[in-house]
Amino acid sequence: MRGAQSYEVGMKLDSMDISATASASTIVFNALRKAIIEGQLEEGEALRQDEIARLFNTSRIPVREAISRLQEQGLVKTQRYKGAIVAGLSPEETEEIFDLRSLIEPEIIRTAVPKMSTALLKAAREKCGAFSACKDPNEWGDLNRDFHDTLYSASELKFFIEIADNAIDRVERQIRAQLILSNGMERAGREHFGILEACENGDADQASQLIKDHILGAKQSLLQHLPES
Amino acid sequence: MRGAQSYEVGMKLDSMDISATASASTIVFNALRKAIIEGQLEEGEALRQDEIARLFNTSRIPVREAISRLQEQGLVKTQRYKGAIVAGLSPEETEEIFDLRSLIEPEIIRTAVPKMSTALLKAAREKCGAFSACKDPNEWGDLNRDFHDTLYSASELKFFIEIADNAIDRVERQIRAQLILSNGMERAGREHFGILEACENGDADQASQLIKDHILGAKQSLLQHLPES
DNA sequence: ATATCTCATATTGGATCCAATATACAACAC
DNA sequence: GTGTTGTATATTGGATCCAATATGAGATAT
Repeated sequence: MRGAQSYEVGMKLDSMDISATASASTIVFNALRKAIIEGQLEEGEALRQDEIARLFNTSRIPVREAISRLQEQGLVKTQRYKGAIVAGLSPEETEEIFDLRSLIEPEIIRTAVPKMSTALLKAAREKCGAFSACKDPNEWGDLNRDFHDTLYSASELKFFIEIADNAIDRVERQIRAQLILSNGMERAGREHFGILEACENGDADQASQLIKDHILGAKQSLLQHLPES
Repeated sequence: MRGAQSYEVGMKLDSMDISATASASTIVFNALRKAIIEGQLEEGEALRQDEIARLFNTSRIPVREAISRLQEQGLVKTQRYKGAIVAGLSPEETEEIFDLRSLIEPEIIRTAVPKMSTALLKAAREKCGAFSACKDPNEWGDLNRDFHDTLYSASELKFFIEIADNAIDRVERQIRAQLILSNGMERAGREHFGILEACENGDADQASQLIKDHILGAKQSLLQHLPES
């Protein structure tokens, strides 16, 4: 369930639940997921089981389980006896994912706003500032997501968040590309402050609407810069 | 991509894409998924790799890949060295899933209505009738889902449908239980005809609203009959 | 009797090996 | 040259084997 946890009584030892330690397949899964959504592995690229197994100093078995899971998440596509390639999205599919996000994430925020503690809002403001202040494009994606995750976590809607996370995973590369576009980063930063302010004011409807605009705005900006359109 | 496909030129042979045939792990995955959502395997029950492998006359490797995928779908929970058990839902979690459905499925129908062909509507009416006429409670779940799937398919929103399908998977057992409740089946049948009629009239807003009511009504009926409340 | 400690067994996680298939390239026929 | 066929290699899918851990029954101490 949760990560490392320490006990108070008797033992002066930082203990942890060993049965919750990561298996090889989980480690490989997380690493591949990260590499895919960050674009280190590019769309269409083949995932060689052998090569990955060597990289992680393990056998192909955990690699195959990791790939099965990635397939179920829609991050790779596999063909029997041919292997797995990094999944890509057509412009229409990208649009659908953003539309899905624009439906779910406003609802998450709406539920989250009345549950936000002052501590959480403070943390969110810091992350928001860190995002706007950051000069390294490589970090923008992480900080952007970190800000959203913080706000969403207050909702305690685990399934909504699960779906939103997967949707974001599938378009994370495009989001990062969009941030780098002219004005992308500047606009995102501005919109983040607006969303945060609505949260601080406890205005759930406003925050919800701003998130929706934020997502649909990113979609528009992205589609306009796509080769096809 | 598509299933079996035949060629016209020269060959008078019904051919099929062999590389698209199911692997052992896929067969096991589908069978386990079916057994879980239909309730043949009940909540909390352990999945023994060895036993399943024997049942399908295969080794544990494909079974493990299948279980990895089920875990990613949220249908089982696994603990390292302890194995997988069929996932269950708390009343709060069940409620969240239904709320998620009530957000997504109305949007699917709204998009689907203007794209429905007369052939599809005819098929939907037949399925609707088959559902209402059916006397065998074991078949109700399948027919219910078949009706919804038919309508949704017209939307061509593959991701929305993917999410909805997973959400339905997670509460399929409860849906089946709800249908058996007093009035459950009768009411579902009645509501289906209403939804269908709205589709036939091309009234997307009406169909969307009726689907929403249909889902939230099922949620209410279910929560009232749950032990906790 | 209760609690703790072995230790045998069951079960999962992972490594290694073999089988089935894809892919690329050479040989060959025309 | 073009197109087909055979063959070698690479790669995936699956089986078998070993290692690590969990579980439960019995032994032992208090």
